[in-house]
Amino acid sequence: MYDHKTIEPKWQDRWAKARAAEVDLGRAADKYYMLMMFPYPSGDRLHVGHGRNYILGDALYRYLRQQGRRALNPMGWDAFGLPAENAAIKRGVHPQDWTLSNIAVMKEQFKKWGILYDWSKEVTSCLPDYYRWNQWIFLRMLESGHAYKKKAPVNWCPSCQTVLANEQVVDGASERCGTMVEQRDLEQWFYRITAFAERLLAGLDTLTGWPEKVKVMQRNWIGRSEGAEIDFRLPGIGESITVFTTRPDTIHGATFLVLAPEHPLAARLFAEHPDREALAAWVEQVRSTPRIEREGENSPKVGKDTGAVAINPATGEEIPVWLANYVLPDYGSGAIMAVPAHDTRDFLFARQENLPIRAVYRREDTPADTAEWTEALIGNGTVTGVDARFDGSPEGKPTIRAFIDWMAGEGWGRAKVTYRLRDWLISRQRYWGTPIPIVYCASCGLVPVPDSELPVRLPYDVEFTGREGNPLSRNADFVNTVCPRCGGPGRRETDTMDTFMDSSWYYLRYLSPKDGARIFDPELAARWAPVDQYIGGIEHAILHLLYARFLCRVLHDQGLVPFEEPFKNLFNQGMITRFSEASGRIEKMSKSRGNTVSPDELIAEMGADTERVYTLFLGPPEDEVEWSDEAVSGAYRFLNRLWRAFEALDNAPGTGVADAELERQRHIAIKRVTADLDRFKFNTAVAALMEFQNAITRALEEKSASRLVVGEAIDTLCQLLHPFAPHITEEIWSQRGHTESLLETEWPKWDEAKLVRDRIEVVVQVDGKLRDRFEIAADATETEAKAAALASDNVARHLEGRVLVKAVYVKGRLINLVTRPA
RNA sequence: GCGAAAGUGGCGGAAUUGGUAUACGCGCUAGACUUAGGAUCUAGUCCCGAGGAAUCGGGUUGGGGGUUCGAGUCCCCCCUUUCGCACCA
Repeated sequence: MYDHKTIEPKWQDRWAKARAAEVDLGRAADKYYMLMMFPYPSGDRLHVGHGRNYILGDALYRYLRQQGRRALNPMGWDAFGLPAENAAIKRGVHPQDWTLSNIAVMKEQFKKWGILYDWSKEVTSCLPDYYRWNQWIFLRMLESGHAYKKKAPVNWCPSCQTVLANEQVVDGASERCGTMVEQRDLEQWFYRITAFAERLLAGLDTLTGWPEKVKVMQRNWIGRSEGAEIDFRLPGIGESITVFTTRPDTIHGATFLVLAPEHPLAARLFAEHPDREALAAWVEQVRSTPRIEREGENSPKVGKDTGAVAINPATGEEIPVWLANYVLPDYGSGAIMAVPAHDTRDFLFARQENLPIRAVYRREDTPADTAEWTEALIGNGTVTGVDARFDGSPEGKPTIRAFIDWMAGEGWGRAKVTYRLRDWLISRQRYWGTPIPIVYCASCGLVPVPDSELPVRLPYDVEFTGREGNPLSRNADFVNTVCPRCGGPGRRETDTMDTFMDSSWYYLRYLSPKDGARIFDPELAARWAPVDQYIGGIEHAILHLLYARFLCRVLHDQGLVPFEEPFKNLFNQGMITRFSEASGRIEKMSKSRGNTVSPDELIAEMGADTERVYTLFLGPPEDEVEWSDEAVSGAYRFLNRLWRAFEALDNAPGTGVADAELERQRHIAIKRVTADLDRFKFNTAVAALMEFQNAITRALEEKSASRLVVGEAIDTLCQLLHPFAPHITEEIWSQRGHTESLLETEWPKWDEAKLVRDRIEVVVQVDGKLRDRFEIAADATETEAKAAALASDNVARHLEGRVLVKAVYVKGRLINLVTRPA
C-alpha cells in the first residue's frame, strides 16, 4: 500500500525548504504570470469545493515548470469584509484576530494540498502595508474627479447594516447574505466608473482569451444604448424636460410624457393639483418600494396624472405629463416620451389609463401585441398623423440618423448615448475595511488626508455590539482628529471602503509586496503584468472582474501601467456541488448549506494526491460537477495500482515481447496528456494516464515487457502524472534513483514515428453496418484491403443476393462495401 | 419574451477533421484472498433476442426529418434543461 501519510508531508517539507515556487522577478528570463482568486476567509477553513480553483492552478503551474517555464504563482488574502466582522459580533473575537488565525489555518491547508505558491510575494489586504495604497488610490481618484460624494437613493441591506453597490445586489437581494435590500437616500462615496463605460466596452473586444459568457455579462451590465435626447417645454412652470429615447423617429406618435416619480421636477408639476398631498404621499411610497418589487416581471404599472402639460416639439400639440413607477429615476434622464403605438409598455399603460394612441408607421416591426391594435386604430380613423415621409423604412437606422439631424437643426434634440452602468458606490458603514482618508473640518469642509499622513490606520480597540451604526463612529480616538489643512478640530470619515477595492489591483502589489514607498514597482508591472492566466469562478463576472478592469484604466491614466486590461486569459472553473441534507437538493458546496467535505479528513484518509486527482478527474473543469464520496476511491485505487506496479518492477522480469507495444503506449500517453493539458482538459488527461497505467500493469502481470522498458514507462508516467499527483510521483521518481525533483525535469516529448504500428485493425462495413474486422499491414492498398474484406465469411453472408456497387476505403480505419439488391 | 450553452449506459462522463459510439472512473454481478470486511485483487457489465459456448442478429447518442458510402458530430423543425438579460425608454 502507498503510505501517503509519511510520503506527502516529506515532500511538502522538501518543496518548502527548496522554496520551489519562488521567482526572482528581476532575473527570470521567461515570464508567465498566473493567478488564482485569492481566498476570502469567510469561513475558518477551505473545503474541497474551494480546492478546484487552487488544485487546477497548481497542476497548471507544475506542468509549466516541467516545460521549463518558471511561472509566477503568488497567493494572498482578501482579508477585509463582513464575515469576519459578523463573526466578531457572534463569537466575541476581534475580526483581525479571527482573520489572521484563519489565514494561518488556510496556509497550512494549502501546504497539505501540495500547492506551490510563491509566498515571498504574499499580500494581506487587512494590513496597513496593503490598505494604505487603497487610500492612496482614493486620493488620486479624488484629485482627478473620479471619486465624489453625493446624496442618492442607494441599496441598504438591513442584515449587513450597510449600503451596497448595484453589482452587489442580485435579484433585489444582497449578493452576500441574501437579504432583500431597501432603498434609502444617503450621502455616499462613489467612484466614477461610468466615465469609463465606453473604454470598458471597447476593451472587451480585445479580450480574446476570455470566455464569451463573461464578456456578454459585462456588455449587458454596461448596457450601452444609442438614441437621442429631446427637450419638451413645460409652459405651466416655464421649464423644460429632457427625455431619452432610442426611437426619436416616433416622436410624432408621442402622445404623453411619463416621469419617474422621483424626477426633480415632479413636485412642481403637481403643485397646483387638487390632490397634491395624496400625490406627494404616493411619490414617497414609490420611492421606498424595493427595486425588485418595482421592476419585477409582473409588477403592475401604476401612474398618476400631474395635470400639467408639455409641448410635443414635432407636432406643437399639448400632451399630458404623467408620473409612473415603470419609469426609473436613474436610467436615461428619468423621463420618457410615451409612444404607445410603437412601444409595448407605453401601449399597455395608455390602454390602462385611456390615453391617446397615435401611429407613425403602418408597416413596421412594431411590438407584436401592439401591431394589431395599431393597424385597427389606423383602419377606423382613431389614429391620425401617419407621416408618409417616414413610413415604410423597416431598416430604421438611416431614418433615425436623419431624424436626429433634423431635430438638431430645429434645436430641441440631439444624439445621445446612455448606459445602464451606475457609478460604483464604495462606502460601507462597517468597521472591517479600509478607512476612507477624509477629514471633515468645520471651517475647511471636506479635507483629504495628505499622502504623507497615510495610512489612516484602522483602530484595533473598537466595540462590537451589532447595533446599527458603524462601530468606528463610536470610537472617539479615531473620529476626533485635527484638520490637515487648518489644524483646527476635525472629524474623520468613518465609512470604510468596499472590499472589492482590495481585490481590484492586488495582482500588481504581488510584484513588490514590501515596497513602502510606492503602490507597486511600475517597471516590474510593465514586465510581468498583465496576468497571463487567471483562474477563478464565474461569480465575479460583473463584480471583481469589472472593478479590476476599471481600476486598471485608472492606474493606466495615472501613468503607472502601460496596459488597460489586467487579465489576458481567463478560465472559469465550474463549481462543485453536493447533496445537501438541509435542503434535500444538490447544491453548491458551501459551509452555510452544510454540504462541505473537509480536505483535512480526506487527506488523512486517502491523501492529497487522491483528492487532487479526483478533483481534476471529476468532469470538465469549466462545468459544474457533483462531488461523489464513493467515486473518490477510484482515484485512490489508481494511485495504489501505480505504487504496486512500481514495487512489482524488481521481482517481475519480463520476456520483452511486448516492449514495442508498451513503448508505443508511452508515446501515446505523452501526446494525449500534453494536448489535453494545453486545452485545459484535465479530466481526459487523467483518463489517458489511467489507461497508460493499466497498460503497464498488464505488461507486468503477463511478464511480457522487459524490466528496462517497464521502468521507463513508469518514469514517464511519473512525469506526466506529476501535475496531478505530485507527492507519489516524486517519491517513486526518487526511489527509482533520480536525484532531481520532477519539477526540474523536462516534460517528455513524443515521437510520431513511435505511434504507428506495422499491422493495424481494419473494420469492414456492409452498407454502413459493422460486419467484421481484420488485421492488415498498415500500408496496405485499397485493393489488398478489399480482398481481405471479401475473404470474410460474415461479410460474404451479408453480400448474398446483393451486387457490390463500390467500396470506400479509409486508410488505416475501415472499408465500407456499398451494395444494391441483385 | 430575448440571447447563449447543453441533452450520450444505473451514475460522472469520453469520442481534433463526419469514419469501430459508450474510453476512463463510480456503481453493480460473479469469483479469489480472508476469522471477518463497507479493505484489496481478478473477470464481466449499453439495451433486446437466439445459443452450452465462442459467437450471431436487431436496436441505441432528447424527438422527427434531411444531406452522405457513412452522422453523437453537418442542415431544418420540435421538445427539455441550465445559465445570462429582461418595464433600460
